[in-house]
Amino acid sequence: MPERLPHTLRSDARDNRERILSVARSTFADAGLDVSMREIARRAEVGPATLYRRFPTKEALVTEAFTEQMNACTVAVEEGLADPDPWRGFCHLIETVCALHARDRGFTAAFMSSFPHAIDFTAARERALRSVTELARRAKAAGKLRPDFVVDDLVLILMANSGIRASSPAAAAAASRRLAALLIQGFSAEPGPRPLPPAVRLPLMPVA
Amino acid sequence: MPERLPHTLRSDARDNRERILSVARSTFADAGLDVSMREIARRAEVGPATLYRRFPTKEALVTEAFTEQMNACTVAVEEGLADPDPWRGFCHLIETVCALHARDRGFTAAFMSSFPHAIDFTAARERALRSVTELARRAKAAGKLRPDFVVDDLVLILMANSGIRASSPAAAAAASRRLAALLIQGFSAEPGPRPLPPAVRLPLMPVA
DNA sequence: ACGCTAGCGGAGCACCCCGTCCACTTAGCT
DNA sequence: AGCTAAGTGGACGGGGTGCTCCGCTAGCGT
Repeated sequence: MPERLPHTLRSDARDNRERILSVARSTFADAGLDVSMREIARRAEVGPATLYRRFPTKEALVTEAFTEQMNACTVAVEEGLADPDPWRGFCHLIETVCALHARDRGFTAAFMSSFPHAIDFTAARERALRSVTELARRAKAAGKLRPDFVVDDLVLILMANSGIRASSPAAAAAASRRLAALLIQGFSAEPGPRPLPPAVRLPLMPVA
Repeated sequence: MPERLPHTLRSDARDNRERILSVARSTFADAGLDVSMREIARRAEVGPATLYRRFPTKEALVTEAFTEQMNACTVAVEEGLADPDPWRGFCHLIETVCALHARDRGFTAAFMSSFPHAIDFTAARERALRSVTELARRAKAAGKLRPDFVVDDLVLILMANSGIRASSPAAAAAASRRLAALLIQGFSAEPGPRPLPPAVRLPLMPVA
């Protein structure tokens, strides 16, 4: 009895796990979180039981699938905070995070919704929001950001951004860029209107 | 054989129809369009068959339930167009329509999605969009609206507005007001920032 | 090469949905 | 009061979901 460590997966199991995660990421990305576990199992060419053994609940799968984007999010915040020009940092932050969310419907949903058990997920979000507060403080001090901006407005921005539905990822990204620019413009303390990214045709979607 | 007109419903049937519509309106309003037909039947204290006999498809029910809001929408557009100050009319339009959509999740979904068969619905929408184009033209001519505004931006605004989720209808309305003001600010051609409605605490929702 | 066990996936559970059929009820006219 | 067609809702079949049980397969250490 060789006393294998319980945390070491067998090679085939590890492969399956990776494939499941990869499939989950891409599927959640362009179809949102409403995809059924069975569907993911099907696409990963895995039995439902395997999926459930690896990720006991949908929540676990989602959390695991999106740690990457969550990290990208916090990185964007750090970058914004690190920028010597706080207003440029603020804009960068908004644009990056909006782009991140626009690329990935599922992530937005995951980010917005509070899973009761995904503690580290919500923790990261809280930490990010605190950093944003600091960044906003500096940008206000520099006279570039409206003094009446509050952190909750970031949530408002993210929610607004999450409302975008487009026929292609590219269109969604473009629309998101324009919206982000528009909101930044709205929050700018400086007078004149600055140029916007191009507008996008947003065809209405057939009913889901 | 008294030759009853086929369009006259029996009294009890008419009652049921009204009750169904009323229930559908309120239910769609605060839970979106994803409510099942059965659920609506249950709340209206009616068998599924009755619901389906009166409204052969969910689309029919939705269309019928939201004609009221749709009319309110076109009225808002007309009012905006009628305002002698095109910029004030434009702002009024954006604010009203956003408020209308914020009050009613289901309506937003219905408005955004294109039902293949709800011809009159989409027709009204097209007509409204054309009026908006005219209003925008005037507001631009008055130098109040950015020249790079396009009608598709209204769709963008509506989508953004539809992304708002809040714990209470009041909070949703408040958030929508602030967002609308922000976007109007973004589209303003004039220099200085104008005051915004108060910010809103937007608690994240438990996963749907 | 072999045996042991981690790992597998199909079948099955209980629950939901949709839309339809049909035997019963009841409004409304005479 | 009685008749009849309009109206009703329970029940049904087909399909989906989240999740679990269990007999078979195959990776891995010897």
